[in-house]
Amino acid sequence: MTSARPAPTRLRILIEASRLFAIRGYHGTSTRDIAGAVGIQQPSLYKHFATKHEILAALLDEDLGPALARIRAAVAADGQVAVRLHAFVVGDIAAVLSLPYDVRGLYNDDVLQLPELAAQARSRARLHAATADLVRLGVEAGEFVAEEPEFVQGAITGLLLEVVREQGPEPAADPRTPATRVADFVLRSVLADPRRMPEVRAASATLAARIERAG
Amino acid sequence: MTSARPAPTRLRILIEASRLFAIRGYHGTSTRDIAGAVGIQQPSLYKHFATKHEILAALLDEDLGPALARIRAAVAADGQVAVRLHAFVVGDIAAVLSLPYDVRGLYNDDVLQLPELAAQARSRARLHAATADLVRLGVEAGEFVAEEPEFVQGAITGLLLEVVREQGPEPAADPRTPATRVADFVLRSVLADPRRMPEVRAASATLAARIERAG
DNA sequence: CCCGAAGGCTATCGATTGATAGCCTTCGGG
DNA sequence: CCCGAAGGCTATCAATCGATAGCCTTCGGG
Repeated sequence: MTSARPAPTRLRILIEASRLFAIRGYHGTSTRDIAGAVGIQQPSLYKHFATKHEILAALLDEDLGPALARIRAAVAADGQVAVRLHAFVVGDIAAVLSLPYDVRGLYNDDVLQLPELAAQARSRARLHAATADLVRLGVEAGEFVAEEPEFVQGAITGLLLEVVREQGPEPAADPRTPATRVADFVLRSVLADPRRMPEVRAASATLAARIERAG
Repeated sequence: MTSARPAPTRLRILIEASRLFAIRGYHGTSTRDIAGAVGIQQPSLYKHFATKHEILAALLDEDLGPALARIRAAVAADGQVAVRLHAFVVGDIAAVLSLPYDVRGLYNDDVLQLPELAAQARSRARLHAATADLVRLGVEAGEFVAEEPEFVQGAITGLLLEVVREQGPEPAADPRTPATRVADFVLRSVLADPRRMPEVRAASATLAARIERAG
Protein backbone atom coordinates (compact mmCIF):
# COMPACT_ATOMS: atom_id res chain seq x y z
CA MET A 1 0.00 0.00 0.00
CA THR A 2 1.32 3.40 -0.87
CA SER A 3 -0.87 5.12 1.70
CA ALA A 4 -2.67 4.08 4.82
CA ARG A 5 -6.44 4.18 4.43
CA PRO A 6 -7.65 7.35 6.16
CA ALA A 7 -9.08 6.92 9.62
CA PRO A 8 -12.88 6.97 9.52
CA THR A 9 -12.86 10.05 11.73
CA ARG A 10 -10.97 12.07 9.15
CA LEU A 11 -13.50 11.14 6.50
CA ARG A 12 -16.40 11.98 8.78
CA ILE A 13 -14.86 15.37 9.48
CA LEU A 14 -14.70 16.07 5.76
CA ILE A 15 -18.28 14.95 5.19
CA GLU A 16 -19.78 16.91 8.06
CA ALA A 17 -17.65 19.98 7.39
CA SER A 18 -18.73 20.01 3.75
CA ARG A 19 -22.39 19.95 4.76
CA LEU A 20 -21.96 22.75 7.27
CA PHE A 21 -19.96 24.82 4.79
CA ALA A 22 -22.80 24.36 2.30
CA ILE A 23 -25.45 25.55 4.73
CA ARG A 24 -23.72 28.28 6.69
CA GLY A 25 -20.62 28.99 4.63
CA TYR A 26 -16.99 28.52 5.57
CA HIS A 27 -16.75 31.62 7.73
CA GLY A 28 -20.15 30.95 9.26
CA THR A 29 -19.14 27.50 10.42
CA SER A 30 -17.07 27.21 13.57
CA THR A 31 -14.70 24.39 14.36
CA ARG A 32 -16.97 23.62 17.29
CA ASP A 33 -19.88 23.16 14.88
CA ILE A 34 -17.87 20.67 12.86
CA ALA A 35 -16.67 18.79 15.92
CA GLY A 36 -20.20 18.65 17.28
CA ALA A 37 -21.55 17.20 14.03
CA VAL A 38 -18.83 14.56 14.05
CA GLY A 39 -19.38 13.77 17.72
CA ILE A 40 -15.97 14.75 19.08
CA GLN A 41 -14.62 17.70 21.01
CA GLN A 42 -13.34 20.73 19.13
CA PRO A 43 -9.61 20.32 19.92
CA SER A 44 -9.73 16.74 18.66
CA LEU A 45 -10.16 18.12 15.13
CA TYR A 46 -6.57 19.25 15.30
CA LYS A 47 -5.36 15.65 15.53
CA HIS A 48 -6.47 15.30 11.89
CA PHE A 49 -6.07 18.80 10.41
CA ALA A 50 -3.57 21.44 11.47
CA THR A 51 -5.91 24.34 10.70
CA LYS A 52 -9.51 24.98 9.75
CA HIS A 53 -8.66 25.96 6.19
CA GLU A 54 -6.79 22.69 5.76
CA ILE A 55 -10.15 20.94 5.93
CA LEU A 56 -11.43 23.12 3.14
CA ALA A 57 -8.27 22.60 1.10
CA ALA A 58 -8.62 18.82 1.41
CA LEU A 59 -12.21 18.99 0.16
CA LEU A 60 -11.25 21.14 -2.80
CA ASP A 61 -8.31 18.92 -3.70
CA GLU A 62 -10.44 15.80 -3.74
CA ASP A 63 -12.79 17.45 -6.18
CA LEU A 64 -10.38 19.41 -8.36
CA GLY A 65 -7.79 16.70 -8.93
CA PRO A 66 -10.04 14.23 -10.77
CA ALA A 67 -11.81 17.06 -12.59
CA LEU A 68 -8.54 18.32 -14.01
CA ALA A 69 -7.64 14.82 -15.16
CA ARG A 70 -10.99 14.48 -16.91
CA ILE A 71 -10.87 17.77 -18.79
CA ARG A 72 -7.29 17.15 -19.90
CA ALA A 73 -8.24 13.76 -21.24
CA ALA A 74 -11.16 15.33 -23.10
CA VAL A 75 -8.96 18.03 -24.64
CA ALA A 76 -6.28 15.54 -25.68
CA ALA A 77 -8.69 12.96 -27.13
CA ASP A 78 -9.61 12.87 -30.77
CA GLY A 79 -13.02 12.69 -32.38
CA GLN A 80 -15.74 15.27 -32.71
CA VAL A 81 -15.47 18.11 -30.25
CA ALA A 82 -19.22 18.12 -29.60
CA VAL A 83 -19.07 14.51 -28.48
CA ARG A 84 -16.05 15.09 -26.29
CA LEU A 85 -17.61 18.14 -24.64
CA HIS A 86 -20.89 16.35 -24.05
CA ALA A 87 -19.19 13.34 -22.52
CA PHE A 88 -16.98 15.54 -20.35
CA VAL A 89 -19.90 17.51 -18.98
CA VAL A 90 -21.88 14.36 -18.21
CA GLY A 91 -18.89 12.71 -16.56
CA ASP A 92 -17.85 15.76 -14.59
CA ILE A 93 -21.28 16.52 -13.19
CA ALA A 94 -21.99 12.87 -12.45
CA ALA A 95 -18.70 12.65 -10.58
CA VAL A 96 -19.45 15.72 -8.48
CA LEU A 97 -22.94 14.45 -7.72
CA SER A 98 -21.52 11.10 -6.61
CA LEU A 99 -19.10 12.53 -4.08
CA PRO A 100 -19.91 11.84 -0.43
CA TYR A 101 -19.34 15.54 0.20
CA ASP A 102 -21.67 18.48 -0.23
CA VAL A 103 -19.76 20.71 -2.61
CA ARG A 104 -22.19 23.62 -2.53
CA GLY A 105 -20.07 25.61 -0.12
CA LEU A 106 -16.73 25.01 -1.80
CA TYR A 107 -16.86 27.16 -4.89
CA ASN A 108 -17.86 30.55 -3.60
CA ASP A 109 -15.61 33.49 -4.28
CA ASP A 110 -15.29 34.31 -0.60
CA VAL A 111 -13.58 31.01 -0.01
CA LEU A 112 -11.35 30.73 -3.06
CA GLN A 113 -9.90 34.15 -2.40
CA LEU A 114 -8.44 33.09 0.93
CA PRO A 115 -4.66 33.42 0.64
CA GLU A 116 -4.21 29.98 2.15
CA LEU A 117 -6.14 28.43 -0.72
CA ALA A 118 -4.19 30.05 -3.53
CA ALA A 119 -3.07 26.65 -4.83
CA GLN A 120 -6.67 25.45 -5.14
CA ALA A 121 -7.67 28.71 -6.82
CA ARG A 122 -4.96 28.12 -9.41
CA SER A 123 -6.18 24.58 -10.01
CA ARG A 124 -9.65 25.87 -10.59
CA ALA A 125 -8.37 28.49 -13.02
CA ARG A 126 -6.56 25.75 -14.97
CA LEU A 127 -9.76 23.69 -15.03
CA HIS A 128 -11.68 26.62 -16.45
CA ALA A 129 -8.99 27.42 -18.99
CA ALA A 130 -8.89 23.84 -20.25
CA THR A 131 -12.68 23.79 -20.56
CA ALA A 132 -12.59 27.00 -22.57
CA ASP A 133 -9.89 25.46 -24.76
CA LEU A 134 -12.13 22.53 -25.57
CA VAL A 135 -14.96 24.88 -26.51
CA ARG A 136 -12.57 26.91 -28.65
CA LEU A 137 -11.65 23.79 -30.60
CA GLY A 138 -15.29 23.29 -31.41
CA VAL A 139 -15.79 26.89 -32.50
CA GLU A 140 -12.72 26.82 -34.73
CA ALA A 141 -13.78 23.51 -36.27
CA GLY A 142 -17.15 25.04 -37.12
CA GLU A 143 -18.98 22.52 -34.95
CA PHE A 144 -20.15 25.25 -32.55
CA VAL A 145 -21.69 28.67 -33.02
CA ALA A 146 -19.32 31.63 -32.76
CA GLU A 147 -19.68 32.15 -29.01
CA GLU A 148 -16.92 33.26 -26.65
CA PRO A 149 -15.37 30.09 -25.18
CA GLU A 150 -15.03 31.71 -21.76
CA PHE A 151 -18.73 32.49 -21.70
CA VAL A 152 -19.64 28.91 -22.55
CA GLN A 153 -17.26 27.66 -19.86
CA GLY A 154 -18.91 30.00 -17.40
CA ALA A 155 -22.30 28.71 -18.43
CA ILE A 156 -21.22 25.12 -17.81
CA THR A 157 -19.86 26.11 -14.40
CA GLY A 158 -23.03 27.97 -13.51
CA LEU A 159 -25.23 25.08 -14.57
CA LEU A 160 -23.13 22.61 -12.60
CA LEU A 161 -23.41 24.69 -9.46
CA GLU A 162 -27.13 25.10 -9.98
CA VAL A 163 -27.68 21.34 -10.35
CA VAL A 164 -25.60 20.68 -7.27
CA ARG A 165 -27.60 23.30 -5.40
CA GLU A 166 -30.90 21.65 -6.31
CA GLN A 167 -29.77 18.23 -5.30
CA GLY A 168 -28.86 18.85 -1.69
CA PRO A 169 -26.42 17.07 0.57
CA GLU A 170 -26.93 13.40 -0.24
CA PRO A 171 -24.95 11.73 -3.04
CA ALA A 172 -27.24 11.24 -6.01
CA ALA A 173 -28.77 7.83 -6.60
CA ASP A 174 -28.90 8.45 -10.35
CA PRO A 175 -26.26 11.08 -11.15
CA ARG A 176 -26.26 10.63 -14.92
CA THR A 177 -29.81 11.84 -15.49
CA PRO A 178 -29.32 15.41 -14.27
CA ALA A 179 -25.80 15.38 -15.69
CA THR A 180 -27.10 14.47 -19.14
CA ARG A 181 -29.76 17.13 -18.88
CA VAL A 182 -27.10 19.80 -18.38
CA ALA A 183 -24.95 18.47 -21.21
CA ASP A 184 -27.95 18.41 -23.54
CA PHE A 185 -28.90 21.94 -22.54
CA VAL A 186 -25.41 23.23 -23.28
CA LEU A 187 -24.99 21.44 -26.58
CA ARG A 188 -28.41 22.42 -27.89
CA SER A 189 -27.25 25.98 -27.41
CA VAL A 190 -23.74 25.73 -28.84
CA LEU A 191 -24.16 23.28 -31.71
CA ALA A 192 -24.03 25.09 -35.03
CA ASP A 193 -26.33 22.43 -36.46
CA PRO A 194 -28.95 21.44 -33.87
CA ARG A 195 -29.95 18.45 -35.96
CA ARG A 196 -26.75 16.74 -34.82
CA MET A 197 -28.08 16.40 -31.26
CA PRO A 198 -29.26 12.74 -31.42
CA GLU A 199 -26.02 11.67 -33.01
CA VAL A 200 -23.93 13.56 -30.45
CA ARG A 201 -25.87 12.11 -27.56
CA ALA A 202 -25.46 8.57 -28.85
CA ALA A 203 -21.74 8.96 -29.51
CA SER A 204 -21.26 10.56 -26.08
CA ALA A 205 -22.96 7.59 -24.41
CA THR A 206 -20.75 5.05 -26.15
CA LEU A 207 -17.68 7.17 -25.40
CA ALA A 208 -18.66 7.27 -21.73
CA ALA A 209 -19.13 3.51 -21.71
CA ARG A 210 -15.67 3.06 -23.25
CA ILE A 211 -14.11 5.29 -20.59
CA GLU A 212 -15.90 3.40 -17.84
CA ARG A 213 -14.63 0.06 -19.14
CA ALA A 214 -11.10 1.45 -19.27
CA GLY A 215 -11.52 2.53 -15.63
CA MET B 1 -41.80 64.06 -1.20
CA THR B 2 -43.04 60.82 0.27
CA SER B 3 -39.63 59.85 1.62
CA ALA B 4 -36.52 61.75 2.54
CA ARG B 5 -33.64 61.04 0.20
CA PRO B 6 -31.32 58.60 2.00
CA ALA B 7 -28.25 60.12 3.56
CA PRO B 8 -25.19 59.50 1.40
CA THR B 9 -23.61 57.59 4.27
CA ARG B 10 -26.34 54.98 4.22
CA LEU B 11 -25.84 54.45 0.50
CA ARG B 12 -22.08 54.23 0.87
CA ILE B 13 -22.51 51.62 3.59
CA LEU B 14 -24.63 49.53 1.25
CA ILE B 15 -22.15 49.86 -1.61
CA GLU B 16 -19.07 49.04 0.43
CA ALA B 17 -20.79 46.26 2.34
CA SER B 18 -21.92 44.63 -0.90
CA ARG B 19 -18.36 44.62 -2.22
CA LEU B 20 -16.95 43.14 0.96
CA PHE B 21 -19.70 40.52 1.09
CA ALA B 22 -18.80 39.59 -2.49
CA ILE B 23 -15.12 39.15 -1.72
CA ARG B 24 -15.10 37.65 1.76
CA GLY B 25 -18.69 36.59 2.25
CA TYR B 26 -21.21 37.85 4.77
CA HIS B 27 -19.82 35.94 7.71
CA GLY B 28 -16.25 36.71 6.68
CA THR B 29 -16.89 40.45 6.72
CA SER B 30 -16.88 42.22 10.08
CA THR B 31 -18.76 45.39 10.83
CA ARG B 32 -15.37 46.99 11.39
CA ASP B 33 -14.37 46.06 7.84
CA ILE B 34 -17.47 47.77 6.48
CA ALA B 35 -17.02 50.86 8.64
CA GLY B 36 -13.37 51.09 7.61
CA ALA B 37 -14.27 50.94 3.91
CA VAL B 38 -16.84 53.69 4.38
CA GLY B 39 -14.45 55.78 6.45
CA ILE B 40 -16.36 55.87 9.71
CA GLN B 41 -16.03 54.15 13.05
CA GLN B 42 -17.71 50.79 13.62
CA PRO B 43 -20.38 51.95 16.12
CA SER B 44 -21.47 54.67 13.69
CA LEU B 45 -22.88 51.96 11.45
CA TYR B 46 -25.59 51.44 14.01
CA LYS B 47 -26.95 54.94 13.41
CA HIS B 48 -28.09 53.66 10.00
CA PHE B 49 -28.78 49.96 10.54
CA ALA B 50 -29.88 48.27 13.74
CA THR B 51 -28.00 45.05 13.03
CA LYS B 52 -25.48 43.65 10.59
CA HIS B 53 -28.03 41.44 8.85
CA GLU B 54 -30.25 44.46 8.29
CA ILE B 55 -27.64 45.73 5.84
CA LEU B 56 -27.85 42.47 3.96
CA ALA B 57 -31.63 42.53 4.03
CA ALA B 58 -31.69 46.04 2.56
CA LEU B 59 -29.40 44.95 -0.29
CA LEU B 60 -31.55 41.92 -1.06
CA ASP B 61 -34.76 43.95 -0.94
CA GLU B 62 -33.45 46.51 -3.40
CA ASP B 63 -32.66 43.74 -5.85
CA LEU B 64 -35.59 41.40 -5.31
CA GLY B 65 -38.39 43.97 -5.36
CA PRO B 66 -37.90 45.18 -8.94
CA ALA B 67 -37.07 41.65 -10.12
CA LEU B 68 -40.40 40.38 -8.82
CA ALA B 69 -42.22 43.21 -10.55
CA ARG B 70 -40.48 42.40 -13.85
CA ILE B 71 -41.21 38.68 -13.83
CA ARG B 72 -44.84 39.26 -12.87
CA ALA B 73 -45.26 41.68 -15.76
CA ALA B 74 -43.68 39.15 -18.11
CA VAL B 75 -46.00 36.36 -16.93
CA ALA B 76 -49.08 38.56 -17.17
CA ALA B 77 -48.26 40.01 -20.59
CA ASP B 78 -49.53 38.53 -23.81
CA GLY B 79 -47.66 37.63 -26.94
CA GLN B 80 -45.27 34.80 -27.70
CA VAL B 81 -43.75 33.23 -24.61
CA ALA B 82 -40.32 33.01 -26.23
CA VAL B 83 -40.29 36.76 -26.78
CA ARG B 84 -41.47 37.48 -23.25
CA LEU B 85 -38.88 35.16 -21.71
CA HIS B 86 -36.08 36.61 -23.82
CA ALA B 87 -37.02 40.18 -22.95
CA PHE B 88 -37.35 39.31 -19.26
CA VAL B 89 -33.93 37.68 -19.10
CA VAL B 90 -32.28 40.60 -20.90
CA GLY B 91 -34.01 43.14 -18.68
CA ASP B 92 -33.39 41.29 -15.46
CA ILE B 93 -29.69 40.70 -16.05
CA ALA B 94 -29.18 44.24 -17.36
CA ALA B 95 -30.87 45.60 -14.25
CA VAL B 96 -28.68 43.56 -11.92
CA LEU B 97 -25.55 44.57 -13.82
CA SER B 98 -26.55 48.23 -13.56
CA LEU B 99 -26.94 48.24 -9.79
CA PRO B 100 -24.35 50.21 -7.85
CA TYR B 101 -23.98 47.19 -5.59
CA ASP B 102 -21.93 44.06 -6.03
CA VAL B 103 -24.53 41.32 -5.83
CA ARG B 104 -22.10 38.41 -5.97
CA GLY B 105 -22.24 37.82 -2.25
CA LEU B 106 -25.99 38.11 -1.83
CA TYR B 107 -27.32 34.90 -3.32
CA ASN B 108 -25.36 32.23 -1.57
CA ASP B 109 -27.19 29.56 0.35
CA ASP B 110 -25.29 30.33 3.51
CA VAL B 111 -26.81 33.80 3.58
CA LEU B 112 -30.37 33.10 2.48
CA GLN B 113 -30.73 30.43 5.14
CA LEU B 114 -30.21 32.90 7.96
CA PRO B 115 -33.42 32.95 10.00
CA GLU B 116 -33.40 36.76 10.00
CA LEU B 117 -33.63 36.76 6.21
CA ALA B 118 -36.58 34.43 5.90
CA ALA B 119 -38.67 37.13 4.22
CA GLN B 120 -36.05 37.64 1.52
CA ALA B 121 -35.73 33.90 1.03
CA ARG B 122 -39.47 33.74 0.43
CA SER B 123 -39.28 36.56 -2.10
CA ARG B 124 -36.60 34.73 -3.95
CA ALA B 125 -38.66 31.54 -3.96
CA ARG B 126 -41.57 33.49 -5.46
CA LEU B 127 -39.26 34.92 -8.12
CA HIS B 128 -38.11 31.46 -9.06
CA ALA B 129 -41.62 30.08 -9.08
CA ALA B 130 -42.85 32.83 -11.37
CA THR B 131 -39.92 32.28 -13.73
CA ALA B 132 -40.70 28.58 -13.87
CA ASP B 133 -44.34 29.45 -14.56
CA LEU B 134 -43.34 31.49 -17.58
CA VAL B 135 -41.24 28.64 -18.91
CA ARG B 136 -44.11 26.24 -18.33
CA LEU B 137 -46.36 28.41 -20.47
CA GLY B 138 -43.88 28.08 -23.30
CA VAL B 139 -43.62 24.32 -22.94
CA GLU B 140 -47.39 23.90 -22.88
CA ALA B 141 -47.80 26.15 -25.93
CA GLY B 142 -45.31 24.01 -27.82
CA GLU B 143 -42.92 26.92 -28.24
CA PHE B 144 -40.28 25.24 -26.06
CA VAL B 145 -38.85 21.75 -25.92
CA ALA B 146 -40.26 19.49 -23.21
CA GLU B 147 -37.82 20.44 -20.47
CA GLU B 148 -38.62 20.73 -16.78
CA PRO B 149 -39.48 24.39 -16.10
CA GLU B 150 -37.66 24.31 -12.77
CA PHE B 151 -34.49 23.16 -14.49
CA VAL B 152 -34.66 25.97 -17.03
CA GLN B 153 -35.28 28.47 -14.24
CA GLY B 154 -32.24 27.10 -12.43
CA ALA B 155 -30.20 27.44 -15.59
CA ILE B 156 -31.20 31.08 -15.95
CA THR B 157 -30.29 31.70 -12.32
CA GLY B 158 -26.96 29.96 -12.70
CA LEU B 159 -26.12 31.89 -15.84
CA LEU B 160 -27.07 35.19 -14.22
CA LEU B 161 -24.82 34.52 -11.26
CA GLU B 162 -21.98 33.48 -13.55
CA VAL B 163 -22.24 36.66 -15.63
CA VAL B 164 -22.32 38.76 -12.48
CA ARG B 165 -19.31 36.87 -11.19
CA GLU B 166 -17.31 37.59 -14.34
CA GLN B 167 -18.11 41.24 -14.33
CA GLY B 168 -16.76 42.22 -10.94
CA PRO B 169 -17.77 45.04 -8.63
CA GLU B 170 -18.27 47.97 -11.00
CA PRO B 171 -21.65 48.61 -12.61
CA ALA B 172 -21.49 47.58 -16.25
CA ALA B 173 -21.02 50.27 -18.86
CA ASP B 174 -22.89 48.18 -21.41
CA PRO B 175 -25.17 45.81 -19.49
CA ARG B 176 -27.33 44.73 -22.42
CA THR B 177 -24.58 42.96 -24.34
CA PRO B 178 -23.84 40.25 -21.76
CA ALA B 179 -27.52 40.17 -20.85
CA THR B 180 -28.51 39.47 -24.43
CA ARG B 181 -25.83 36.83 -24.67
CA VAL B 182 -27.39 34.93 -21.77
CA ALA B 183 -30.90 35.29 -23.16
CA ASP B 184 -29.75 34.04 -26.55
CA PHE B 185 -27.96 31.11 -24.94
CA VAL B 186 -31.06 30.08 -23.04
CA LEU B 187 -33.47 30.48 -25.91
CA ARG B 188 -31.28 28.62 -28.38
CA SER B 189 -31.51 25.71 -25.98
CA VAL B 190 -35.20 25.87 -25.16
CA LEU B 191 -36.78 26.85 -28.45
CA ALA B 192 -38.51 23.92 -30.07
CA ASP B 193 -37.75 25.45 -33.47
CA PRO B 194 -34.28 27.06 -33.44
CA ARG B 195 -35.02 28.83 -36.73
CA ARG B 196 -37.24 31.22 -34.77
CA MET B 197 -34.21 32.79 -33.05
CA PRO B 198 -33.79 35.88 -35.29
CA GLU B 199 -37.48 36.65 -35.08
CA VAL B 200 -37.54 36.20 -31.30
CA ARG B 201 -34.51 38.43 -30.85
CA ALA B 202 -36.01 41.17 -32.95
CA ALA B 203 -39.39 41.04 -31.22
CA SER B 204 -37.67 41.01 -27.83
CA ALA B 205 -35.72 44.15 -28.71
CA THR B 206 -38.84 46.07 -29.77
CA LEU B 207 -40.66 44.83 -26.65
CA ALA B 208 -37.80 46.07 -24.49
CA ALA B 209 -37.90 49.44 -26.22
CA ARG B 210 -41.63 49.69 -25.61
CA ILE B 211 -41.15 48.91 -21.89
CA GLU B 212 -38.38 51.49 -21.63
CA ARG B 213 -40.59 54.15 -23.19
CA ALA B 214 -43.37 53.26 -20.78
CA GLY B 215 -40.85 53.71 -17.94
C1' DC C 1 4.93 -7.75 28.42
C1' DC C 2 5.73 -3.27 27.24
C1' DC C 3 6.13 0.91 24.86
C1' DG C 4 5.15 4.42 21.77
C1' DA C 5 2.11 6.40 18.49
C1' DA C 6 -2.70 7.72 17.61
C1' DG C 7 -6.46 9.96 19.02
C1' DG C 8 -9.48 11.12 22.29
C1' DC C 9 -10.26 14.48 26.45
C1' DT C 10 -10.35 19.12 29.66
C1' DA C 11 -8.73 23.61 30.43
C1' DT C 12 -7.37 27.69 28.67
C1' DC C 13 -5.43 31.35 25.75
C1' DG C 14 -5.55 35.94 23.16
C1' DA C 15 -7.93 37.95 19.34
C1' DT C 16 -12.00 39.28 17.28
C1' DT C 17 -16.84 39.52 16.97
C1' DG C 18 -21.57 42.24 17.07
C1' DA C 19 -23.59 45.42 19.85
C1' DT C 20 -24.44 49.15 23.64
C1' DA C 21 -23.70 53.38 26.49
C1' DG C 22 -22.92 57.83 26.56
C1' DC C 23 -20.75 62.15 24.97
C1' DC C 24 -20.06 65.91 21.51
C1' DT C 25 -20.83 68.58 17.29
C1' DT C 26 -23.58 70.18 13.43
C1' DC C 27 -27.49 72.33 11.67
C1' DG C 28 -32.27 73.39 10.25
C1' DG C 29 -36.92 74.97 11.88
C1' DG C 30 -39.58 77.66 15.20
C1' DC D 1 -31.45 82.54 19.40
C1' DC D 2 -31.97 78.07 20.76
C1' DC D 3 -33.02 73.43 20.90
C1' DG D 4 -33.57 68.91 19.50
C1' DA D 5 -32.67 65.45 16.15
C1' DA D 6 -29.04 63.31 13.33
C1' DG D 7 -24.89 61.40 13.13
C1' DG D 8 -20.43 61.27 14.29
C1' DC D 9 -17.02 59.80 18.20
C1' DT D 10 -14.53 56.86 22.34
C1' DA D 11 -14.82 53.27 25.56
C1' DT D 12 -16.34 49.02 26.65
C1' DC D 13 -18.97 44.70 27.01
C1' DA D 14 -19.91 39.55 26.82
C1' DA D 15 -19.71 35.95 23.51
C1' DT D 16 -17.35 33.40 20.38
C1' DC D 17 -13.53 32.47 17.50
C1' DG D 18 -9.27 29.35 16.10
C1' DA D 19 -5.65 27.30 18.27
C1' DT D 20 -2.40 25.28 22.02
C1' DA D 21 -0.90 22.67 26.21
C1' DG D 22 -0.96 18.79 28.45
C1' DC D 23 -3.12 14.50 30.23
C1' DC D 24 -5.17 9.76 29.62
C1' DT D 25 -6.58 5.57 27.19
C1' DT D 26 -6.29 2.23 23.45
C1' DC D 27 -3.85 -0.91 20.86
C1' DG D 28 -0.61 -3.12 17.56
C1' DG D 29 4.31 -4.58 16.79
C1' DG D 30 8.67 -6.14 18.79
